[in-house]
Amino acid sequence: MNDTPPLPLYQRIYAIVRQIPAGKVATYGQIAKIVGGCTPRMVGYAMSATPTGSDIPWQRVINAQGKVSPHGDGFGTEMQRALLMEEGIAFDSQERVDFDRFGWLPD
DNA sequence: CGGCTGACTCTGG
DNA sequence: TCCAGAGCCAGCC
Repeated sequence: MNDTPPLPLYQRIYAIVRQIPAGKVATYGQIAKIVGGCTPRMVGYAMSATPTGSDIPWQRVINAQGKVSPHGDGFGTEMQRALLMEEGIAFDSQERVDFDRFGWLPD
């Protein structure tokens, strides 16, 4: 159904991330799979292009390891973890998120 | 128009 | 369970 839309790939990725409800988290691979035709890297790169303050909950996007990806120096990573906690996401001693509880399941 | 950069994932040991 | 290396594509200057 999602055939190649006239919108840029990044725009498409942003649309998917935006569909993530609060209190849930999705992986780059999951997003890439939903978008289709793009690799997990593209999703991560697209996120990097997303400025903080946008309507895009990039914070709810984490890696397949269930952990937040190490951004530049790691400062943004801490903020992301804090934001997820505000959403209601819980981290274990390994700073990992349980997809079984917070994993976003697209309709 | 050409080249560089970048928030990942997978497999093997 | 942790560490390492390789593959991939689009956007931007």
